[in-house]
Amino acid sequence: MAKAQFNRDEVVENAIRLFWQHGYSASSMQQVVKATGLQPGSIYLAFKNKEGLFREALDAYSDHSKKRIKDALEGPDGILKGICNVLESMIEQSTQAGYNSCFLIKTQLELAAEGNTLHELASAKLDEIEALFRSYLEKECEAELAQQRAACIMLHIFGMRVYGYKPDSAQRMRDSLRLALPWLPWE
Amino acid sequence: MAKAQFNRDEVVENAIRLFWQHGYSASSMQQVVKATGLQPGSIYLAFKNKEGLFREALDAYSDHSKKRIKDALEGPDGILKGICNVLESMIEQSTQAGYNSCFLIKTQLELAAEGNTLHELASAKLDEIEALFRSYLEKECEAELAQQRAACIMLHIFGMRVYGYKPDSAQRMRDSLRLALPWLPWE
DNA sequence: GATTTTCTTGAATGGGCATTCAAGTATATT
DNA sequence: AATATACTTGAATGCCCATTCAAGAAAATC
Repeated sequence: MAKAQFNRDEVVENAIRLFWQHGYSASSMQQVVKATGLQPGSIYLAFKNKEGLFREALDAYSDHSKKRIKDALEGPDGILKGICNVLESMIEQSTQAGYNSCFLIKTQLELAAEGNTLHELASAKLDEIEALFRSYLEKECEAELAQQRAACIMLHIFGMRVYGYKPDSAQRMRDSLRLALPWLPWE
Repeated sequence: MAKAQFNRDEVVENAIRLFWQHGYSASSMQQVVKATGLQPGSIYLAFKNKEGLFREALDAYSDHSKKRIKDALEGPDGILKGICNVLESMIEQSTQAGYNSCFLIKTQLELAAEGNTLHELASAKLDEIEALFRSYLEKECEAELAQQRAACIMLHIFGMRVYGYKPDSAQRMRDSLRLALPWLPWE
């Protein structure tokens, strides 16, 4: 084989950072070359094209998100308190410099033109996250209630991912969550 | 003067439709030429450049939105029921073919890179809408509570503008709103 | 009716875009 | 050592981008 191969995971992580910040259209392949350290030919051999790399970045981001949620809900605090922890960590993220919302949500809104496969991929990934919440909630309550509560959580996550751009919004989001999701153990 | 001038409002409306659907980066000036019927020279004389036209489109969209909210809250049903009507009409929008979220929210997410003036413009417009809700709510309750409730409404609007892409989400959003905003007269 | 002003026209410009590919290089195989 | 395989290199390609501007045409002014 040729000179030591590049680290695929590392490249995808760098692509996530770039695409997450600037979006699909505003990220040029020249920026991708800079961000990943790869040459055009290597990128196109490994990922086929810009869309292929973007798709893989979206996949990896979604996997990370799902893992973080699973870890929280399976943690020592239990499922319901775990949900509180997930929501609170999203609020904290929004207070940090360079806050960038959620890669999946940004993609869904940017590429919403009908039939766009990247839009549909992002939607599917968000659905998977909702299903994750639902499956855990079904251990705590009946199926129909679990489904409604999972939808309500997603609705609030989406809201926070946009409202988080507003300065000093953290406390107001905390208050809203406590009122809107009284069935969670906020204490 | 020269041959009959173009209708500025009409041009801006067409620009709104294009930018709202495809976003800033993915809308080319050639598409703008097609959508508005103007020639490049006329566009650049009237709006300076792509950003100038986009800014004016954002302004006009924001004005429409604020007017629709004002009309609803000053309507015969009263302020609180008027808020219910606004939220319900957003749910109905999301069920229609070609649903496109909200132009202000899409812009805020797409152009979130630090210091982007269009991102800041969109944020300011969304703030104005929150202030609108707050000013009306202050007629119904004390100032601090009005502020918290206005924030909560915005959080839910943002959430619905994203969750609305999910098929068959309307009923679930209705249920979530009734649980999360029990101080509104849903009846 | 001549001149100035105001707006429109649309081809031209240069730059940046996604993508390609012939050539190069290091490892594996024989 | 020779050959084949696997990967990297980076300049080159053609297309599309935002923007410009000289030329033209209609109204306003004189």
